[in-house]
Amino acid sequence: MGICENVCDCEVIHKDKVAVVKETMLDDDTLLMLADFFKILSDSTRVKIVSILEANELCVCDICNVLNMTKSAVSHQLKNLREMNLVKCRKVGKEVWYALADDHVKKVFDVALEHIREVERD
Amino acid sequence: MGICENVCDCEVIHKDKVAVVKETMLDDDTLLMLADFFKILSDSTRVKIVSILEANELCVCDICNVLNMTKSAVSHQLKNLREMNLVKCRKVGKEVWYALADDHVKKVFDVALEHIREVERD
DNA sequence: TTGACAGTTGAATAAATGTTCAATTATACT
DNA sequence: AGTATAATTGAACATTTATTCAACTGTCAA
Repeated sequence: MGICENVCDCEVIHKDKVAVVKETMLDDDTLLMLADFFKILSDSTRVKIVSILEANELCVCDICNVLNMTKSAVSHQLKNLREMNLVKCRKVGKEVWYALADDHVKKVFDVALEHIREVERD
Repeated sequence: MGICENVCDCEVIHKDKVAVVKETMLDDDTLLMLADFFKILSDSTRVKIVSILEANELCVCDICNVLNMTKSAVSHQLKNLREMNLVKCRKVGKEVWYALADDHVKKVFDVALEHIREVERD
């Protein structure tokens, strides 16, 4: 027991437990990368884009029409998805075709979807 | 082909494809719930809390000490996690013990972690 | 009942973020 | 060259959101 040695405003109640958790927890970098990964899927526009790209390769105009959004708004979000390596694109003439970058995204997406649906049932 | 019938500023380039995608895509409610689910994991403080609760039941002060954060900040985030049913808590005397609500969260978390680590290797 | 402490809460502030708007790039066609 | 169109981009604006601060609740013990 005793006052916390850090900047937090707590006393250390279970000192041993806290020490063990601190030693075994994931490193900060990994946890930040995880948060960033989830952040990219935390916007409904981006989730929609990922969702429809799971089964289709689409150009920007197609995505705009499906989502009923402007090219600018969609393009900004595609840039975010690209920078996080969730989607890839290839240029064909004036069009740019987008697809999911790999299967990991699909896997995370599907597990989350499963979770949502099980929670819905309760 | 032709000008988009909706409010978007695009022409419909691949009309048939767009129609099929619109019909087969997940409904809006589900996609919003997915975004909300990911949103709760998109903050580094909340990711850290989920991460350390995967292996331990901890009281609020313990969490504060591990994360080096104030009780208020942690409590606010615990409330968010509680409201999204990611964590559960039980009161024992003056202390409140927190734990993960179920295994789904752990599953999503671990798949995402796997993804992060595979991306790191490239 | 009084004091101490674990935890919660609402309001305020500061930072992050999504969409719009206007301008720009790149490609195709005449 | 000149025009039209697919797509991108930067800045501005509006909204969301995380932490801080201060006040508060509930429980325990003297």
